[in-house]
Amino acid sequence: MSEQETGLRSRLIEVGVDLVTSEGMQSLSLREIARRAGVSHGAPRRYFPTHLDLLSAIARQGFGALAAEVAEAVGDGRAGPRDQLMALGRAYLEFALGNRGMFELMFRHDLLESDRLGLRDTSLPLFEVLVDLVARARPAADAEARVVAGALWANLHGVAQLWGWGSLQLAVATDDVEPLLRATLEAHLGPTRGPEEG
Amino acid sequence: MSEQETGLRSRLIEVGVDLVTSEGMQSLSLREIARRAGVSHGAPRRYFPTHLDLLSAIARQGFGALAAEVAEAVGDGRAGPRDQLMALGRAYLEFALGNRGMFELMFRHDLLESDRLGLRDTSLPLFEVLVDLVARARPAADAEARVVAGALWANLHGVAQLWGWGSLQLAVATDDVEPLLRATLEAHLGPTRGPEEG
DNA sequence: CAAAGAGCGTAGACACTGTCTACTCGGCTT
DNA sequence: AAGCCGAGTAGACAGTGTCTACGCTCTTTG
Repeated sequence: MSEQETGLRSRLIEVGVDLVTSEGMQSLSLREIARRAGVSHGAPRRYFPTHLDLLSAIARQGFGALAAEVAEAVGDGRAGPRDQLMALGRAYLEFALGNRGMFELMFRHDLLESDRLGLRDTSLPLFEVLVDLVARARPAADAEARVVAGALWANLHGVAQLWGWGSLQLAVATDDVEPLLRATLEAHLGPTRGPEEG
Repeated sequence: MSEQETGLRSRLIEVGVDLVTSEGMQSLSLREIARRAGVSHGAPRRYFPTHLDLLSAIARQGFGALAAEVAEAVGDGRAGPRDQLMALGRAYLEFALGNRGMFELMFRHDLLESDRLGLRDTSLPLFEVLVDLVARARPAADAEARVVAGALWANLHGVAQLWGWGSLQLAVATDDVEPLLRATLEAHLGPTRGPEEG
């Protein structure tokens, strides 16, 4: 919306996002993206030196979308930090389970290891939000807020991954993520003693 | 040890394990494995109908090794369930961080989705150990032991993943996993009130 | 106004991949 | 001794990512 950018560069990214959403990650070959964009297989090279660079650009779009959904779920803070964290966790899980191909692409190790993704710009601010919410939801342990936030993030991420490919369903013997989400939040924030109960 | 199995089938698996350990997952092409095993590229087909089947066999080896290390770390139970869980978590993390290529291979979604891995036979017993330890470490909430164990597993797995490619180091701003491991255990088992208290 | 140039995309080659099929070769059974 | 069958070879095929040489079109410039 902000930038029309009708150029080929953005079109390749858009095609990639659509492709990974509808067909999954294995269909994100350089030549297939070029084909769907209606250009020859050599064209992307002008904008992305390598296939991995194009994939990284697509993944960045995913991180942007995730950040947006999480930010919207967190809201303005009128709900209180605990409910905000619950909404954050739910948004994270819903994104991961609703955009499985994109989520898989985003956390490919070979993309993350090179700093092509620029996580410092996209994801770190998101993590700071998490740290802040944790610090406000657990005012007691202030110094450890970063560690708790890190563990909580890892927990959400692990649930998203393991649930995504069915391992957790098999192990816990259920088909509802909600109990796992609740258990995760309660583990890191302490048991609920707010107005909500049951 | 139990089976010599000097046949080509087991040799291919062995070569694959060595290869993924030393060179990483991207070097696990069918032809490269065959090359290192000293046979033609068509030979593996006699034992593994497809490349994915060979990869799955290699990954199974990984799951076996992980199960063995975890079982050894858990020990015979003289240490008490809480220390056992700590040892389990540490073993899981050490395996993931020490065998990164193998760990990545083991949790590839396209391997997990097909039931080629036979996780019901290899990993589910391991999870039952976890459930049992959780139930004994938290005798209060007995019915939720499965859910807590699932959340704890997800937490360990998430820490392993995110730490493995450096995201957590960046976020939490540390270079030691130990605090994250401690936070994970304490979150799901409650604060330590044992003899140790540093 | 014509010519030079730069930006952008095309097209083919190369090495590599996974899969399929036809073939060969050695040891066993009958 | 003859036939057969397991086991591995070798080549073909479509597809991939990268590289290079080549056009086309539009703009700038002499």
